Amino acid sequence: MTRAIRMAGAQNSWPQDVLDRALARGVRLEWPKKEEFGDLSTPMAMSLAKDMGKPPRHVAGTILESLRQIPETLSLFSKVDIAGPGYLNFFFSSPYFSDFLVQCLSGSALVDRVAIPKKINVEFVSANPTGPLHVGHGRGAAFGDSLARILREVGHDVSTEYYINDAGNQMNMLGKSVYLAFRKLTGHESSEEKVRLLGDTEGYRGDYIAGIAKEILDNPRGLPEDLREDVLAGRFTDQVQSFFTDASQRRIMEGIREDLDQFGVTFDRYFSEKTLHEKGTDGLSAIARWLARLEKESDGAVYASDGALWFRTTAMADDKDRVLRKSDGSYTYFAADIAYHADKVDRGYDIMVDVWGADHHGYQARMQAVAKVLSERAKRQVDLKICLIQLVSLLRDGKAVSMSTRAGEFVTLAEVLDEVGVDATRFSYLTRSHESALEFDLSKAKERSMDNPVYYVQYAHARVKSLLAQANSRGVEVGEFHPKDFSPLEEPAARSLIRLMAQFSGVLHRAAESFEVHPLTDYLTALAGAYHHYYFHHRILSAEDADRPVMMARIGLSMAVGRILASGLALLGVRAPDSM
RNA sequence: GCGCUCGUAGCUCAGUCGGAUAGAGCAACAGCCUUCUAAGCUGUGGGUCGCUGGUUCGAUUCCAGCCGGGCGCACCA
Repeated sequence: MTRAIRMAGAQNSWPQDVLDRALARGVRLEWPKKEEFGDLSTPMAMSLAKDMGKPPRHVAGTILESLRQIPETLSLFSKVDIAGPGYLNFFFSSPYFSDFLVQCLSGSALVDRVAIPKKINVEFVSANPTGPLHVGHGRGAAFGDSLARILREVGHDVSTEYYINDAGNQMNMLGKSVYLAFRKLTGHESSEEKVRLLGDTEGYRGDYIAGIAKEILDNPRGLPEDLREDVLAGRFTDQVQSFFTDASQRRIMEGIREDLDQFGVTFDRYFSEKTLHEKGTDGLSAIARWLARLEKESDGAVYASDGALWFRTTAMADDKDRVLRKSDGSYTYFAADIAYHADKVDRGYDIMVDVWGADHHGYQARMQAVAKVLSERAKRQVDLKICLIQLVSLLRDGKAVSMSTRAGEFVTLAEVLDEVGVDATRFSYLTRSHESALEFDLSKAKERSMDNPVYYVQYAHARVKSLLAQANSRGVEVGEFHPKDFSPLEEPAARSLIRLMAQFSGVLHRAAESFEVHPLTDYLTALAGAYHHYYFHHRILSAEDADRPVMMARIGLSMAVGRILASGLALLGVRAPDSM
């Protein structure tokens, strides 16, 4: 295409600057909404026409003439049209489709690799270890995990990471909450003590707090004897605090990992915030070291004022600069975040993806400011991509399920998985753009209806598999089945199906470029639909010998569909069952 | 108050860096099982793309204002 445009430009002496500008933007290829508009199309001629002041259809005609002089055009396309206001519409030739199917069945990759693979880190979930994962975390988990899989599939070097916020007051509060629950269990509940430890805050509640206290109580080896005496006597020493904090956090992290594991989400690394605060052999914490470096090397981005250390986040449209080290010498959460991202840049990532809950959107500007400074300091291009996951509202039979984190009345991810199952939960989370709020209806997600397209897609896959089993039992060796001849597939339904199949790789690339997952979910639903349609209208297994070439081609087509469905579902973390 | 974000069919949502007659599912209505799985298929109805302006050959898409919903605005974590 680019060649054709250059050629057209040269042969018709189009202004060079117009040409350069257009080609720099790249040739945009679209999948037309309607099949009559072809398999690929480009509005290129229209934007060129604008710059040149010529009629779009005339420009399109000139490009088309040049295209015809390129040999590949003939083998790839059966037809190229000029349509509408000036679109160039391309229709793939049957040999092209046939080659595509052969390739699908050959076992080679279904997805093209990116020209320039990037080293990408995807950080997601990163929930505070102060309680079990709830439905909101689940959406982030499903999204981050699938996004990482997609990025990997298109050829990037991807690692995943969970940042554990295990430092600071929240953890102390957790320890105190469990301690108080323990006191209650041993018959020492006292509102006076609660106020002394927690002030007028409520601390963490919820059954899991009492559960952890009970575990500590029931495990005689868990709590050392001297500490046990302190606790029973109501002496809340530093040792008691750190024991309860550590034990609670460990127990909660275990639970989180179990939930994630059940959900099919694994991380290459768990990164503990606490390690950033620990002092090294030089007596400095990682945070202190990074801030000192940045203060020296960042050209004023980090500066001291009013007894505190600041970061010039206003450089990236933040409302005000932000404090890193308070005047009392302690570090803010933001400082730890900087050290963490500095560490990631140091590890050589080209792109850092941060998946956050949408309620953190106010932090974007300051983190982008940090990323900019870190990238400059590293003297290479490092991008920070922040994905904000909008909230999930849980419904049951169309009515809102109340969720109040403060009162500990949230619905946990584990509960949803128990009730709805992993496949339907993951798929439902990923059917919508992560940027729009999601209504998750428990009763509908459980139903095996079209409100729940996961079954629709899985069913299409199961259909292929049981078909192949059926074919096998009729003596067709599907095992090493590599038909070469797909010319019998002349039905329009076959053509639309293959047309859609040929988009698989492109859909993944588009998803990877925009850091989205739901295009894949939408695509799989459409592909399943096209296959159901084809299956219903065309009998695939035939008893007649004369129909054997048709049957072989249709079986091959089905196998290829099955492969794409299985591959797509795997990226979503959803099983592709052989039968349902 | 300031900032971010969303507003598309009765409902839940897509809509490709501005492009062709704005799509899908659900719900509603009407049909299809002696056949490879009916968890499926076929058809019908359903729209002021929040409102008003602007830019453009062309706006659901970009800009401004307004209306309505969500969220965020600490030397908190």
